[in-house]
Amino acid sequence: MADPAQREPAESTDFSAPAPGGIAARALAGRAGGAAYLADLNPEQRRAVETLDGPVLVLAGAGTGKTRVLTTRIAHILATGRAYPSQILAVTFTNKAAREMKERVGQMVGQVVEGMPWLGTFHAIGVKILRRHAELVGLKSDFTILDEDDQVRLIKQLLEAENIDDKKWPARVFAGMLDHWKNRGLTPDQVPSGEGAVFANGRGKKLYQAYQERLKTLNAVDFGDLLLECIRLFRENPEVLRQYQDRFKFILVDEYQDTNVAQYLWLRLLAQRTSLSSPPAGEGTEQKNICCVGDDDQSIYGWRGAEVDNILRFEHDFPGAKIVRLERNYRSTGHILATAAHLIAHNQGRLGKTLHTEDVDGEKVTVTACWDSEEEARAIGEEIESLHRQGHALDEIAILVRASFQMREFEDRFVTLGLPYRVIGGPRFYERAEIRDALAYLRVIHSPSDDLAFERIVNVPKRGLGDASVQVLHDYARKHRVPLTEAARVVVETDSLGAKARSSLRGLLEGFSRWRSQNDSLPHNELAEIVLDESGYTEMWQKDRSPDAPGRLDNLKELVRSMEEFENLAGFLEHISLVMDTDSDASADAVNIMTLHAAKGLEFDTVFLPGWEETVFPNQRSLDEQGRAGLEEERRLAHVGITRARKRAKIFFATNRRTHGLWQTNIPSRFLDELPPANVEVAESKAGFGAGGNFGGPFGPSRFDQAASFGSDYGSPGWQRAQKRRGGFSEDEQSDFADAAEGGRMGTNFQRNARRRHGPLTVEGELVAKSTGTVSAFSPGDRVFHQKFGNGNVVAVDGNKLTIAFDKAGEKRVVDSFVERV
DNA sequence: AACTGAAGCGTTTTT
DNA sequence: CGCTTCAGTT
Repeated sequence: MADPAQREPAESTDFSAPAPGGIAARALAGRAGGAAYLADLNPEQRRAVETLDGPVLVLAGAGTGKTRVLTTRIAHILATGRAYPSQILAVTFTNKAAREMKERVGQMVGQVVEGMPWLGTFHAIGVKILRRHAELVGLKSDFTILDEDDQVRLIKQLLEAENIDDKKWPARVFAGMLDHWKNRGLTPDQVPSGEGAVFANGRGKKLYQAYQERLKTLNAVDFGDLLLECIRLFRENPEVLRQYQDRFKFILVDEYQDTNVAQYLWLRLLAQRTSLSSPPAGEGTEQKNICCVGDDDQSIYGWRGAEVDNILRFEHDFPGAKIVRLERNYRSTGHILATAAHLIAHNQGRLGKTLHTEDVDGEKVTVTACWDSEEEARAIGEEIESLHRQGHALDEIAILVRASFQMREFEDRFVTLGLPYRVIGGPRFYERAEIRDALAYLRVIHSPSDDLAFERIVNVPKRGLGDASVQVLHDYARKHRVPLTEAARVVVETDSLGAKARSSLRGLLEGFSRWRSQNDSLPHNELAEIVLDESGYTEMWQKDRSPDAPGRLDNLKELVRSMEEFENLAGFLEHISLVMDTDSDASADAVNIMTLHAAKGLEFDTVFLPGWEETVFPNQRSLDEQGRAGLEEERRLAHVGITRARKRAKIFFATNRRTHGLWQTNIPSRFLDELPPANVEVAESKAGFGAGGNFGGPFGPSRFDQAASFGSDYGSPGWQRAQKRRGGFSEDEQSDFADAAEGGRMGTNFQRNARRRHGPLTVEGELVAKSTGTVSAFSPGDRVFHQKFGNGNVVAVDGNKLTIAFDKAGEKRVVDSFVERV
């Protein structure tokens, strides 16, 4: 491989780095063969980059330049000629992180990175290895990767075959257990018998075995297998393992605190130095050059199988490991950082880091009490509008919630305010029913033996092939050990199906063979269009009168469009099975709403943190199920939340919140008591009932007027009284506010419904973002259709904003460009 | 085979 | 309160 970077001379790596940006540093950088990339690093970062030999753990606190270190390290390895791009294994958790790293290394080193084939997610790299040696683990190299949906359906079939009541033993629960086992690297025979016995009266272990067997016959793997089968491959085939051990001269791991046991085992195998490979020149470090970067304080995926222990035990696991701490934060102002640091200090079992900044103190972190979640949304809405008026970009504002049910309140509020927003996370593009149906068609075309895909679409659209017919196919397939499509081909020639079902099935099969032959001659995106057309799938949605049908059709179009980027159908299908994320249209200027989990790795000027109440945050179930470990993870989540903020962190809590339809009164989060008073200021809700004294201050002093006493007595009698007064007062006021907010509250079911199925509500963001001062072409009385709210009548016109009485969604204000006359 | 009502359940979710 | 899922009905 042509590799200009390889021409760089190897540099000595053990000089101690002078101050970053200093003249000496630059001189040294110059000496290092034009290694300008090193000059901008601080001493710790530089050590993390330049300590190339042996195991290294980089503890990178929030905002300390973690990604930068990682990418620079790769650049450095290349520039110093220590390895070719293809000899570096760099693993991340998300596709996004992988993409980012690729880009940034590319910028640093140039085109060379084109040839970094081993930079990717654990799973993507797992697939790559597995496809090469599939036959060694009993698979064919074109195996399919099942997603969760397929997995559950498969388990359901197994349960049925075993006569297990799926009422009592739900498939989802078992899928969860499987996931748990696989996260811990356990094969069926390794499952502790106690755990295996929990499910279906002791049949758990057996089911796991049956599940794996079924996967093999389907020539399929699930996500967990991408790692587990790799591990098995390595263990059973030492020569294969050695090949990879020799290949990877350097291993880099991002977000090490999130690795689970399986990933750890996988890494360990690859990082072991074999006796065959040449020992390092120095005095006997027998370890590979593995560098793990992570932050134990940001471990928030324990419930997903992540083992914080992996990072805590690093020195033990990799003897002789060097540890580099990155504690200089380049993101947040002093008060924000101090607040986060003070909070996280309440956790035990940390490796211990103290973040510091050279930035100004900035604004104090604020804590605002609200009467209920509605007031909370109103208060935050107002603060955002105020920031917006001052010229702050909405894009730079985020609302980070603990759980997605909290989002609704904000969406409702922002719709009435006409404030553009976008929900990040939510159901993903490829998880939507219409997309998965479309993909199922393509999967069957690509691999006729994909039974799960076939089953999914055999009667979608409805073509008279219901359970009974499918059962006939199943019976045949099972008896003759052939795939369903094959069974169908035979059965359709017999009279075991009704006449109607028979001709319908024949039509479908003919369709498939036709499409399959066209697959060779047509571009795959054109093929996809033809398939969706001829199968009647598009028509099905065209006929559907539900308000979200047009959106689904749009999604299908988008799917077809996105296929252009891939060489062929196989490539496309591989991509989507691994890359379940979508680059959501970050174009419009809109407030970001997301969960704290989704916010990891992101940063914003202003961060709103609502819902800091006991039972919500820390989440009750976390506490119930995980005890102190759960609490500590919740605290890390709080820490992640605060450290997302560059300039402003604003915490809110509501005393009353409606959960499952019932009003519940909560006490303020214990985390509030763990914030440092000196860096935090208690703010008055500007949108409360009575608006913080604007109406003559009916409440008297609340404890929030005395910041001095902050932190200990949210449950004090005085506080309780204050809350009561607020509550008592609000009852009168509440109806007024209810009227004012009516537009936002009416028909929210409908709205929620639409979003659930439709994915991120970016529509809403654009909707309002486009509202300029233009005059509308609509007039009162017009009958209109809106993609989300359905049909309705125009009630009033104000510029390009229409007030519409929707049949189902109630009265709403929307921008005219989003409705059409009917 | 397709619709309709009742019952159950209700965090976070990188691949 | 609302959504999803399933079983029973036509």
